[in-house]
Amino acid sequence: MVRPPCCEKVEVKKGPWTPEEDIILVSYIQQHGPGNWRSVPTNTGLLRCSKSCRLRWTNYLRPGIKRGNFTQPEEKMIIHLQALLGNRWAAIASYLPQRTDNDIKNYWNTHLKKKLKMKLENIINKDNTDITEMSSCNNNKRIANKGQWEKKLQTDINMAKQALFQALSLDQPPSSIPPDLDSPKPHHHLSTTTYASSTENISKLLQNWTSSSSSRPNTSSLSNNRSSSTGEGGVLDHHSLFSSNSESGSVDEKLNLMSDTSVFQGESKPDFDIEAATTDNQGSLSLIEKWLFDEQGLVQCNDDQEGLIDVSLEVKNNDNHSQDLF
DNA sequence: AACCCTTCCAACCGCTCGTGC
DNA sequence: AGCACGAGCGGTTGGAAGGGT
Repeated sequence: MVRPPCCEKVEVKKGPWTPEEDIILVSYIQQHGPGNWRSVPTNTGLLRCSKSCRLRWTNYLRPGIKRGNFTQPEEKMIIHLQALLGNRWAAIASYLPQRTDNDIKNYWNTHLKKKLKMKLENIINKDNTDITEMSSCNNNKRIANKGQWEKKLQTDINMAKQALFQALSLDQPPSSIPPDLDSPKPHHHLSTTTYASSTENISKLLQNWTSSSSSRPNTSSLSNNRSSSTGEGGVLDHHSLFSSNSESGSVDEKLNLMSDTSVFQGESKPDFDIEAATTDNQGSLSLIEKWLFDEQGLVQCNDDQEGLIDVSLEVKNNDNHSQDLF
């Protein structure tokens, strides 16, 4: 069924929001609470469509939003969750309540993809070197089995790599070694345009309201209503993903889910046996896992990161599949 | 200074899902 | 069951800003 646009009527303003519009919207939400977006433009006189109002609120005006550069723990959390959940940004955002799904999505597309691509290149190159060395060593010992052994080993490695790429949703195997993964260049227009700072001010205006309003809607639920409709908020996506280890084929389903939501969408997917890969990919995947959690890993850093939910522990407690995946 | 290219992100668009009738 | 509608999600885009020549 073809639906008319939500804002076909009258002249609807598009483009960047002005501080005046923000104030009007914030004032209205202060009085009525978020929701019933359809009525917001009518009641406020804003020449914006309901979707635009909702987006403006959820992405910028609602209290508790953290703007600016992502911290390293946040970064690793996103990478980890993206591998687990795919491009389900709202579900991912539910683990970082201070960040919006839009922010996370943008950050993934503009920063993390590149970073991971580079990091993986490092790992793969190292992996290939190891394989070559192992192969030559093996030749001396098992000449009779050489052909079969090498073939199987290479197949296993290839499958493991493919699984890794798919799990991390990379476009394709990269071809250059990264300079420095852990020292991202500062964002060149940082997070604060002239107007961004005024939205911060608007958010500050809301602080009294939020602190005094116990019935304030859950901020994470704002961006995860859909997930919660199938369970318990965004977390459910996670739980459901890992709560069925007794089901036959569950690992395959989960990996397929990840591949379905990955950047392989619309591209020719790698031709490999994913079931076999799940049993063979531990080596390469564990390297990424190690990178994700060592040094300033999530578990340690969560203590310092307000609003960062400890997904890693949750995963480990919930199911062994996460272990299987990595 | 002027132009071009790249990067980034706020906002939009199209689609799906959930709900009520 | 089928339709209409509101809400939310993820992909995409427009344009501003920075960097290079």
